[in-house]
Amino acid sequence: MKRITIRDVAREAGVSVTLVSFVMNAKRDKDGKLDCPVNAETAKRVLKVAQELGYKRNFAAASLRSGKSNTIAVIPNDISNKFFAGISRCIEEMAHKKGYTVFFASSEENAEQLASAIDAVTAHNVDGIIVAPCTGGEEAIRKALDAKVPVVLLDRDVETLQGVGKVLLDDEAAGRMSTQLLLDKGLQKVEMISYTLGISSLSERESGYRKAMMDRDFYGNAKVHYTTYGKAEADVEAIIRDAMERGVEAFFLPTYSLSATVLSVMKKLHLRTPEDLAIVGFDESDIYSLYTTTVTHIVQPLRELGEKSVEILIGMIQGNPPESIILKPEIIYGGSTDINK
Amino acid sequence: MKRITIRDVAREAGVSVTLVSFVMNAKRDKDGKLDCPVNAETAKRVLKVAQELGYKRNFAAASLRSGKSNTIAVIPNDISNKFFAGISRCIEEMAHKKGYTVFFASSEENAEQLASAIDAVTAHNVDGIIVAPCTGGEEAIRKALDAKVPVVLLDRDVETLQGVGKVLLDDEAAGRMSTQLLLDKGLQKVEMISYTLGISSLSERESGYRKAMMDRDFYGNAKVHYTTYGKAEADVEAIIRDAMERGVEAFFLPTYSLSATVLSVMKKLHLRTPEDLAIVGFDESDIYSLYTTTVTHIVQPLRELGEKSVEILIGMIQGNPPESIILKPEIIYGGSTDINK
DNA sequence: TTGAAAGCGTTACCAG
DNA sequence: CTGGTAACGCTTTCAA
Repeated sequence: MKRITIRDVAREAGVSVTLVSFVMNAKRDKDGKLDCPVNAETAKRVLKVAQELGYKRNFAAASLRSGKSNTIAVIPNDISNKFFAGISRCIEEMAHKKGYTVFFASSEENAEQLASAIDAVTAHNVDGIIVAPCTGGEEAIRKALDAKVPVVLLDRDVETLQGVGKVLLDDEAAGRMSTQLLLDKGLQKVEMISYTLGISSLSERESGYRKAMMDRDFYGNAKVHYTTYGKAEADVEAIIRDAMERGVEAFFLPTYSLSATVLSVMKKLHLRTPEDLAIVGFDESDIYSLYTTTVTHIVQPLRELGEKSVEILIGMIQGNPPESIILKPEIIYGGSTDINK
Repeated sequence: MKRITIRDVAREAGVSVTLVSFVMNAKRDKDGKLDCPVNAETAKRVLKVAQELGYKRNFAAASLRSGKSNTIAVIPNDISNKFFAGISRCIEEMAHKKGYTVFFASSEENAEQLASAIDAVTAHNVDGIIVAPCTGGEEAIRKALDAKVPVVLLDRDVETLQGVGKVLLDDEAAGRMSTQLLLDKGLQKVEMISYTLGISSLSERESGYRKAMMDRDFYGNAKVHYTTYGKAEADVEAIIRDAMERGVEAFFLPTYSLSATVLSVMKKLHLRTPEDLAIVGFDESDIYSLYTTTVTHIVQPLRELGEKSVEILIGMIQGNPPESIILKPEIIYGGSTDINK
């Protein structure tokens, strides 16, 4: 089962390897015509022979020679996270459609791992990288940029990074919308729980929350609690117990995991929503429709986030300047905010 | 920012490129010694220079020459599916640890896409493939095998495929355990809802269900309903309405999506578990702990599934014979089966 | 223990 | 429009 090379095709078709290379790389324009300086007849013959012989381009060779590999890398913090799993799928789909194959590597929210992942994929000559940067990941990303590998930041911004593409959610709007919805219901004591991750998406959501509180002159009531991924369950329980005593009426939860944790704690403490505590959660999950009371939540346009990041990255690979795009969140109403005070 | 090659390192270290190549490929044995025919001093110097110059191996060149790429491909049916997302993460982790970078491509439960994904990754000279085969995917997998690319089947078996590694769940045991648990509670009218996907995992789970029903002489009550991914919501509602009229006492749901759908329908119809209907679900999800009543469910050893598949695949890449391994499921008790009749 | 040199399959360059 | 040929950076004989 010897591998068929471009040379075999050339010999069989009675042309030079150059011709074959031209034909194999030619993209069809809208008329279905190959846009390359090759006689249409010849091209057709080459294509036919290649087909018959079962020729497959050896990307390693092409990559070695041309520096392009037709691969991109996607580096989320954790692929098992529902949000990134959904996006990754869209990214893969779109990339495949554009002729790219995609590498995946998780950073696990860890700068060292991110650096190691970037090292690995750049050693494989990826043409571009889509990354959700974790705290401290800036340096690793800069190294990729130095090596002239285009980078698109997904979901999280790093303002000090120049020359990168960006596909972000309007996180401030998400925070603002959620908070306003709660305030519109006549609730006044609205608080928030967040992580100490130091990533832009969380701080922007917080900023939206704060601004909404300020706009309605409830800034005195604004309070943001912080926890960490590992300790969330315990911390949240303490936060909620305390909140109930202080008469807090609602919480805005800026991530899915926090939303799930809060629901879990509320269930444990036999607290009902919205009577005891109104809730606005984040991201999509079956939970929001299956919980005792359905839950109001922010949804991100996953498909658009994924597709746009691929489009922008491929644009950059082809020499276009980096683009930034900020997408709007949506809010899905549920019973957890169905209250009027 | 020219790329540092092996030649630069050689020149700088005052040795030949051969030496550098030897050193860069040498694996350290347990003593931390490099197992290559190179003077220890020289090796150390080479390593130091490489470090200083920031040398990174160009995998494209290495791959072209050696035929090995240090990449593997993972092709689940859908990466956004929670089960595969969890596994993928473990696979990536383990592969990275072993020095492999991983390609991802979804088959979308579609044989053509699977073939196209396999084509794409083999063109990139992947050293091996981990795949969850969809119906009709056999031919595509066989092509990979013909091209001498080692393949590990994950989650789903294809019995007619020779020479592949396998990492499967003991699906029959899962079906049996779930059913027995329900029967042990004194329930007799236990039914099952499944998909018409034609994949081994589902048929094995069904077989386990049937055997358990037979063992207890309730085979007359055994009934399996079928639906498809797209129509599940409507079908399940009809199935459950009908089941309630017929006095069905329990359902075994062999996938997460079916479990979620059933819970959703039950909520809609104001049916309680376990009073109206006892339930055993599948796979992990926050839903099972957050639903009004907690839900008994089967959990698969994700980490082990992921790690084993990488280990077996890399073994095969190194020339070991294909291994098969069948892992045991666990059952987590919840309120949805907390009943005695 | 070391080094020279021959490719691996493509693409890029230059000539016709 | 077409073809010859030199790289790309590495691994792999083979010889010293």
